[in-house]
Amino acid sequence: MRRDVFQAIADPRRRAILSLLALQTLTLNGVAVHFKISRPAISKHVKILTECGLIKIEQKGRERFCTAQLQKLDEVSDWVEQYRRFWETKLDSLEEYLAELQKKEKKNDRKK
Amino acid sequence: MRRDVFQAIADPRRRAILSLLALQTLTLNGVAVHFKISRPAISKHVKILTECGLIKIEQKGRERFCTAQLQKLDEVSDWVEQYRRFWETKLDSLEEYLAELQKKEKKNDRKK
DNA sequence: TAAATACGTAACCGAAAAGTTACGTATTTT
DNA sequence: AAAATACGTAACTTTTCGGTTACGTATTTA
Repeated sequence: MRRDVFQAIADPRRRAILSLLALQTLTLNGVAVHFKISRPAISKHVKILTECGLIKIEQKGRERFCTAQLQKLDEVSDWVEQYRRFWETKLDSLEEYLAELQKKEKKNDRKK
Repeated sequence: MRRDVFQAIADPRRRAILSLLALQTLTLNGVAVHFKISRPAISKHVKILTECGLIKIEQKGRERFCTAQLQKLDEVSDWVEQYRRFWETKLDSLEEYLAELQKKEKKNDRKK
């Protein structure tokens, strides 16, 4: 039962669930109606996402509200970003270099 | 046989292989000596990484040199970055916002 | 209070993942 | 030419994954 963020986002359905919950908190059934698989299957996916901290659950009566905790994705971001210099420094065209530069600036703008 | 980047980096051993190859090109055996699992096992991991574009292989005689193709990680980066605003500029809930505010006020109270 | 609802979970299943050993083959070394 | 090396791959095993159905339970609605 390896439950890290990398393994959690490996499944396309779990990524889809996250993209739903990024926009709004939903009950478990609220999530389930967007998929053709059964509710227990969704329940399992949500459990996995919860166990690795990508989702937070709040119980209200018989309902369970799922909220995305996307700051957990920082772990993935950090891992990827440590390699960025390895692929950004070797570019095969000036165009790509400039495009990459602009992208970087936008990213920095967002960060601060 | 789902071979996308997300699934490829889900395995911790494959991430370790990538971090080795980020620094230097290695033959398959050159990779294998860093792990306690068997060479065929490494061979399989390398195959998976190659199939999803994270590694490039160059055969020279009986040796196969593996080079990381880290620009493929852009797919992961892009996916994560689309959610950054959700955790950096937006708060998860009004409750958390207010709690954060109170915390800050208490801190100020203590200072004066 | 009875029925409907919103779940969790257990039991089960097939497929895929991750490992092993055994063996084949091309290339290099001696 | 023979031995050693650097692999790939097939066959097999064990776990894990992702799904299902069936059922139990607490809460809400009628």
